[in-house]
Amino acid sequence: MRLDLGDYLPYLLNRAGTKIAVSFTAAVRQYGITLPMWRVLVALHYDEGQRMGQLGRLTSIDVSTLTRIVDGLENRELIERRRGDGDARSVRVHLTASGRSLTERIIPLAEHYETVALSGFSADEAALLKDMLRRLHDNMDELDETELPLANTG
Amino acid sequence: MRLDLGDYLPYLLNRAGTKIAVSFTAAVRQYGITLPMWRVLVALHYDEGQRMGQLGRLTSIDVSTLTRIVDGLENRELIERRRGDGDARSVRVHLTASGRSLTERIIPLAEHYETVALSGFSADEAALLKDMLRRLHDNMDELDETELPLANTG
DNA sequence: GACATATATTTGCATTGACAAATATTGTAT
DNA sequence: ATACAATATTTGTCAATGCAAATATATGTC
Repeated sequence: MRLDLGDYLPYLLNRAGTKIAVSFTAAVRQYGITLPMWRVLVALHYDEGQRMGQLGRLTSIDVSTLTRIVDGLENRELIERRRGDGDARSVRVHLTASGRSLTERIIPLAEHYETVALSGFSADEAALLKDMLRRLHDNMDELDETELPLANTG
Repeated sequence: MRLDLGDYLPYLLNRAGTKIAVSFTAAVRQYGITLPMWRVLVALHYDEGQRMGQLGRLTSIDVSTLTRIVDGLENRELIERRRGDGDARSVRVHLTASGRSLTERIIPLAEHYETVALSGFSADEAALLKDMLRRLHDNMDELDETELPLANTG
């Protein structure tokens, strides 16, 4: 009764993801930001003016962690918080001009990494892989909603 | 010039990986261990007596972090370090009987998560996905060996 | 065999991260 | 209007993380 790591999906997923993340962390470092910061910037570039909760879900970052990342980006004037949009509890996060500019300088690098990761993949294969990753995510989403798992204490 | 997150591989990869990781973290917590601890245990169960360096590479955990995770597991007597195997610099990490037993109690749960993640996938699709993830990892490996990337300061 | 270089692991230290509690605001029921 | 639950964000606190330096051993050179 042994788990074959080399054929175990969560392992392969984590391994591939970590590999890209470590590599890209080194790359964005040259622009003076961390990987989580990059994720926030590109998520805002993709969808401007999100609220903290949305942004946390989109980036897979816990909101309490996100608060501090946003603090850091705000201190560097790459983004700004805007309060009071009907609901005064919420905050809208916006890119500043320089935040937008920095993000757009990094995007080509990000695309390059994707290209490298997918080298040897046909366009069809790449599309298929992405689709499967979306299905994976959706499957786990459903799990969260139903099966809140409990230990087998027996 | 905008990066479409919903079709950007590193994003999809991170999102799917994080989702499984968060969910499984909650699950193993009931057994009194963290996700990184689980990764170490299952990596040892898969290949007993690894050295720190190997184990770090296999689990995608930095060795300095790994040292402390191994400390924690050793304190709970789930694993043990054995020194001096020809090369006295190195350490071999072994599961104890109770470490093995704990790991084997969790393996079915781990397999369940994989099954859930892959629900709706045919066996062929699942095999294809895993194969693609291996190719992805190998592609990034080659990048590390060649392209040590520098900022475009221009 | 002493000396420089390489490899394996651990430790120091500052940063990051996550859970839980606190704060602020909104919506709802009475 | 008041009280109570729900939602959005931030803060407190402490453990986890990762880089760089330190330590220990091994290997190669002269």
